[in-house]
Amino acid sequence: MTWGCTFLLCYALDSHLFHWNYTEMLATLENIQYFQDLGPREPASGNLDLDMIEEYLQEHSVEVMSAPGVQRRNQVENSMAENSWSGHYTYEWHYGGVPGTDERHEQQPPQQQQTWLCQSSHNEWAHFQYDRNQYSDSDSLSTSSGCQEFPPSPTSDIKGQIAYDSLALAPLSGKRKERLFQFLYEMLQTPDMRSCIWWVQSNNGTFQFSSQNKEKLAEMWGRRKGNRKTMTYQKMARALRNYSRTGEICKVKRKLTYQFTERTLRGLQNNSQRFMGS
DNA sequence: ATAAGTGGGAGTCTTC
DNA sequence: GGAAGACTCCCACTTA
Repeated sequence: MTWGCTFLLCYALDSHLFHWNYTEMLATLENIQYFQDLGPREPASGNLDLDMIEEYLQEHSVEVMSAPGVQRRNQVENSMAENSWSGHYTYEWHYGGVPGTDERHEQQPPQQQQTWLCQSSHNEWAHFQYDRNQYSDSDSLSTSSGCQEFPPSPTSDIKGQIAYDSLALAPLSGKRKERLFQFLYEMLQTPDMRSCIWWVQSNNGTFQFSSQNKEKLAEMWGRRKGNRKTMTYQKMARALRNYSRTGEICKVKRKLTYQFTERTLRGLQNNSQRFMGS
């Protein structure tokens, strides 16, 4: 690890990112990477991948959220975070969009479509409410206020465990069973799940699993489905690979990273918008 | 060496 | 009841 990265990580952890915008950090990381590429590496520096740092920050950015000031807001949000896709409304999925809503959607200019996650709206979809401005993906941070606004991760505390359990054990009362890509999309919309899964680029539907918490997310999926055996990431990934055949999700050539196809993403967005409109 | 990814194939469950 | 879809589970193997 180079002195630059060491300094950066220490600085980030010591300051808890409060005085340094997350965007600035990533930008600095990229600068460091740039200078690493230009200059000779330290002999013992190893290959510290920018991806690793990014993931590290993603996973540790949640620590920031447990700070005073952020917590109060989080408590309100957590109390609203009762999460179930199919429990709240009848499952309905239309490839190619829904008549009416889809037409409207396609009339939107591309720019508008690309910033859908940055729009400020209250999303009641999937049985919870939150302000979409509270979070963003790793590459849209430059246009947001940064991750200081994100709620805390429930990774390590009891309260968090309860949140995980309530997410995972939410009853399924819809007509159709929830599908994996819907579950993943739902988790991507859930600020509490940022330690497990996050948007790499929300505008093109690219997302990434946490190396540390991917199994936790898989377990949640298994419990949501009511499987007898424990779901693992490997098994979940098998299902994801089937999606590349059916055209819902494809694998991105990056560790633990996948991408919703445009069609799938549009369908999920339409569903979300329709639900909000109802 | 290890984590992550791939794909075949059989089994299970749900929906139509 | 049967067919089809959507996983689930296991395995051997490859790739980074």
